[in-house]
Amino acid sequence: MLSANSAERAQSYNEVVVAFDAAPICLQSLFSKQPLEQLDAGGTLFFEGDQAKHLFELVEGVLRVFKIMADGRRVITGFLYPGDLVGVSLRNHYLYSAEAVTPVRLRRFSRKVFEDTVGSSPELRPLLLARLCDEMAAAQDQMVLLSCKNAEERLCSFLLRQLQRKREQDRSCSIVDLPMTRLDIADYLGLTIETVSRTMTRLTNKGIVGPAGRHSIRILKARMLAHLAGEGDECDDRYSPVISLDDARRRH
Amino acid sequence: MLSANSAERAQSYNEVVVAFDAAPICLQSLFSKQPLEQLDAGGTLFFEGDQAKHLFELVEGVLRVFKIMADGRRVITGFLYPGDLVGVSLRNHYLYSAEAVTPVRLRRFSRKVFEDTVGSSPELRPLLLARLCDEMAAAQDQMVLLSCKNAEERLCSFLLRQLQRKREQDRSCSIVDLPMTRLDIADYLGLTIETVSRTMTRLTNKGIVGPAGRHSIRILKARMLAHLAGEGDECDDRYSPVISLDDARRRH
DNA sequence: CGTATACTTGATCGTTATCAAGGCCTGTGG
DNA sequence: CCACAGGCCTTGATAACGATCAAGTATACG
Repeated sequence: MLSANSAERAQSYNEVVVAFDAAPICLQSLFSKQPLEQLDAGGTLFFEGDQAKHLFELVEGVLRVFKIMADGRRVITGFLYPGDLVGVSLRNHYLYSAEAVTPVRLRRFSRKVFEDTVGSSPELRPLLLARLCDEMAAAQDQMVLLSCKNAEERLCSFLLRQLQRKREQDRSCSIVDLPMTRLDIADYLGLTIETVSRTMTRLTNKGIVGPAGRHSIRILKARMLAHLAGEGDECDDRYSPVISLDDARRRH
Repeated sequence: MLSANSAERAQSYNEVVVAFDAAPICLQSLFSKQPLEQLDAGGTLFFEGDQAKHLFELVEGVLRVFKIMADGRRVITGFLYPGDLVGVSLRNHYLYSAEAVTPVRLRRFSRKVFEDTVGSSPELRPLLLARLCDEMAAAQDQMVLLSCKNAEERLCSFLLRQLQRKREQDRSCSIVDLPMTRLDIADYLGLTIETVSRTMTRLTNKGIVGPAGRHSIRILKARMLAHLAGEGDECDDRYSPVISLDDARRRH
């Protein structure tokens, strides 16, 4: 999948098409003439290994993208949100399966035509590469998370990213929705459903988040959340002095 | 980083240049006129966050590519081998640091020129995308490994990949070299050095691998290794019936 | 040959998975 | 509107896997 990651990038993807509506200068504009398709919650968009005949632009709703291991365990490699492109696997077969978390609306586009069009457009090519780069960066962040963060750090990182996505649209809003189930979150963070639940409870008890229904959550102490996420930056402490390089190599 | 992953692809990258030596039809041929540079074992090629002014083609030796977390923990996101391209981050800054595991020889190329050249060449563009796709697939495999494989499965997966890389050059060879330290392997697999060591010992006791010096290992039961790696395929059992989907969702 | 580094092995502890039960929403049908 | 059923989620008890702490051993390099 290709998520429109950082806020700045996400904006620059779109703003150009306003100026030149005729020639497709942003990737989404390729899809704009395609009919809107729907998919119910839980529905499958495609399976890992399927012939990758189409790409999709997610217009509304949330998708989960995952792999099933030989023994049946599921690993969710990402969630996709409106504006993201799905299935840009650049291979003949999809690398993963994609399912709707919520009811979803999307536009379909032939992969072959997409590749030809983007390939022959000097404007679109760098946009595709930028998306691939964002996706790669996200994958590496996820590897870091899975490699050496504990349950609390994982969940805080996750909630923080949700908050950041939310704030791209609505600055100052502190309620983020979590349309996915606890099991989805667990399979995304490499934890069990019980650990996610327990950790969520602990964050609530600490007053860092507050309950706001089953599928949303109120972030009470964003700064604290960022700290617990264990990502040196996220809240601009990238300028703060590096603290105690001595206790490096602690736990995994 | 961009590793020449699957055997077939790796070959197709190279074979074309033999036919047409004049026009660069494979990505490496761009580098062929650049002078060979050297780097001692342990030397740094670039740091995460550095301006990405250059790309590199690794000609000889092994590199490790990694991120350092805020608290000093290190996550190795990959190892690079001869033929791989390094630093194709597609961003203005490198996403990771790169160090030499062994003494290394490589060729340097301006990132700007690389992007322009590849961008304007209909032959090279798909090669770059194919590499990016391979890298993405590798990153996802790593996420699966880190998400839900135990220590033994992780190490077996790692050894198996080393064996496969080796067999691309020398079919039938069963000794793979592990130029990296145990600490490197641990930081790559999300384990501690002690766990790597213990697991290695256990595999030796089981007769699956045999000792062959500190920096190489003999694979005695490749089939068994593939089975323990917990990857349904890897040894063509992708054609075997899916066994017991009931015990899905076991451990993480 | 001796020292430093890398690796192995052992004992113990902690985090998280697993097993098990209970509570809470949601939707459905009476 | 209420009762009930089935998910989904939470909470508790226990166990296992791997991290951590601590020696001890091999290997490389001067």
